[in-house]
Amino acid sequence: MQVSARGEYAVRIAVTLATGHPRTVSASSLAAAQALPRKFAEVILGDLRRAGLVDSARGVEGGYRLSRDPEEVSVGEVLRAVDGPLSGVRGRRPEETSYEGAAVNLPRLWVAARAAVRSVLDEVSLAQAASGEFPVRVNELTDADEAWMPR
Amino acid sequence: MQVSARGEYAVRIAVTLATGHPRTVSASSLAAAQALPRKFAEVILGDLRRAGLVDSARGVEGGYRLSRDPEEVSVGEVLRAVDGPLSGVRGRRPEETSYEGAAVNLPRLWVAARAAVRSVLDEVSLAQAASGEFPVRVNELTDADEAWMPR
DNA sequence: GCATATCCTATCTATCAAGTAGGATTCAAG
DNA sequence: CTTGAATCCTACTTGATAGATAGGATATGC
Repeated sequence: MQVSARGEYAVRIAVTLATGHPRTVSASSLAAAQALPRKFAEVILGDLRRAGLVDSARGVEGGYRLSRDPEEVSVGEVLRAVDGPLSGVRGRRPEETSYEGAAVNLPRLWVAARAAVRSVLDEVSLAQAASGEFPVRVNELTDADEAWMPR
Repeated sequence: MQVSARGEYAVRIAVTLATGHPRTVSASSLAAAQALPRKFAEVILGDLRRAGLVDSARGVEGGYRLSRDPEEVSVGEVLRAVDGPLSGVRGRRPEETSYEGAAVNLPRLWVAARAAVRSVLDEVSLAQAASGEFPVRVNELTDADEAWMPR
């Protein structure tokens, strides 16, 4: 589950938009608020716009805002908008994999891993990500000390 | 959760070794059994050896075998051996991230996502991956039709 | 018409994934 | 004590991609 710089930036931008919702905010403000390169932030906002997650307005008083309420947009959607599918195996989707011999059962494993990722990223809204009030199932995952340890 | 070609190959190789355990198998046999490039398989087996997951023997009658029983090796360990940490955000570990402003709660989200991935990949052994008899929690994830749908 | 935005196209650079090549080394068996 | 089969080591190629940056065209409100 590697999140790219684009993905991380996109989520930070989206969460910032969520807290200011429904005000429109310029790319420079967003970049400044999260200490990101402005031009790169513009590129990312373009992705979010093309994915229909944000609306934009040009000119003075222009900027970006979420096209839906922050409660209705998941972190997963934001990540997909900039980085494509959350999960993949060798460039294919988990359910598209297929193997011979001892590996025949692996597709089920890949699908399970994807489902696990989705159970977090698709179940947390931008509003929740901003407030820190995550769903119970998600909190349970971070409760164990082990979850905070590297491996 | 992108699994690279190396990662996929490594798991296929490991599962193949698991079914033949404890016999030693040559790189060419493994490559042939899973239809992988032989030389690339050698490279991957070198990673697995350096990680201590397989033992190797040179010469005629040489080859590779799991250094532990297939029940005692998780798929996650295999993936880490060839691709490094399972989860990362912009090249850092989830618990090492830190943000200002609206994004302050994101580290908990990244940690939750990692925990979710671990709950599958670290809980499935090579023996289970080979037999298809996954833990209950993992089967529950693949039971829903939704789990098999792209997004 | 001017300041402030978004938006578009192009470019750059470094890194990495995926795989290949060739040969040195080891070992068992005959 | 040679031969064949295997691991092991170093190096290389090739293409794609991430992570930006540059410059300007276009729209908008006052």
